[in-house]
Amino acid sequence: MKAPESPISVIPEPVPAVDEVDTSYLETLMGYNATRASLKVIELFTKRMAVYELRHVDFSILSLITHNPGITSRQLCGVLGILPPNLVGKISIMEKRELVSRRPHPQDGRAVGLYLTETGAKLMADAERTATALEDDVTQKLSATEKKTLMRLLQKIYL
Amino acid sequence: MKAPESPISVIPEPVPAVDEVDTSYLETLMGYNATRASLKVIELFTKRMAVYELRHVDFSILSLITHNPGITSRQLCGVLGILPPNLVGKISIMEKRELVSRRPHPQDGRAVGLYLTETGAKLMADAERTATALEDDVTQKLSATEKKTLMRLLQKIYL
DNA sequence: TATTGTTATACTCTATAACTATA
DNA sequence: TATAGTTATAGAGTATAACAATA
Repeated sequence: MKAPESPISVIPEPVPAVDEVDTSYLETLMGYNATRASLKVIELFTKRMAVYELRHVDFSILSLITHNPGITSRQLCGVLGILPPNLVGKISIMEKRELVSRRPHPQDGRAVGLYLTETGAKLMADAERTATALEDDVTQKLSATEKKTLMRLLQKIYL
Repeated sequence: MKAPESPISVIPEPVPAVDEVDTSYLETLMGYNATRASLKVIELFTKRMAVYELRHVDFSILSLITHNPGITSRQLCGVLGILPPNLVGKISIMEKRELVSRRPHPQDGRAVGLYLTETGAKLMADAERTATALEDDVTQKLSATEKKTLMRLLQKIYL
């Protein structure tokens, strides 16, 4: 039953203000959760890597060269999902900083193998220590088991 | 014991080619795993949302307006980690497409409340159905329990 | 004095087309 | 003909400074 109309006109809050934002729907989406987590980690990563003048993608590139000496640009692009034209400039800068060197590929005359210089190897030894230390900070709220589970489940999404 | 030097100079593969890329170190890092998973989901999300002419951030904005009518730009920026100058253009485009309308905030004369138009509400009803359907595809390799666990652990990282 | 929304602007990231040299 | 690497370029995303209107 409807209440009788009041003779005095009361505006019943026609445009209510939002006090607390409801994010419950977005939080049901894998893309939202994975992206928010990713951005949170990258944010801290960027800060800690600033001392080495490395962005998170630069770190991934140098880390792959570290563990795969002689890797080609194509292989880097394939693994990291970077387009070739966007890798060229990054490698050039790293070469100018004398972190990497380029040598002809042993079999394929079109390709170029990438290698760390001594300077690059020293930088990456420090940078990988920093990255590994960062792990403990970003997974602070997770137990060792939970961390392992999270890694495994994330890989089930992208592999 | 060292083999005696051969009188014939044999080059012992000085620059070996990389056949399969070793990504095992990167896979121990939370940032790498979360980012790869995030990009994988966003890639598919972008394709499926193209029909609505929505990027994944546009979808998040409209979804928050859907579930929080009257939300302000500041609140959107706070929740999604967008900077105010970068939101202005997006909202303008959505207004031109007649998906959202802007009305003065009931209490704060500086602020503007954001609302879906009828067109916007219809579009988002379809878009959210598409997003929910996408969930099943990206979590194909996960059981219902695993999916729930993954969501919970990701939130432990970013919340 | 602080905050909301905005403009202008610069820098980075991402994407496409087209070229060269080699396979 | 196809592939590796490169150049040029356009578009999208992200960053800071500065301003008007309002709190």
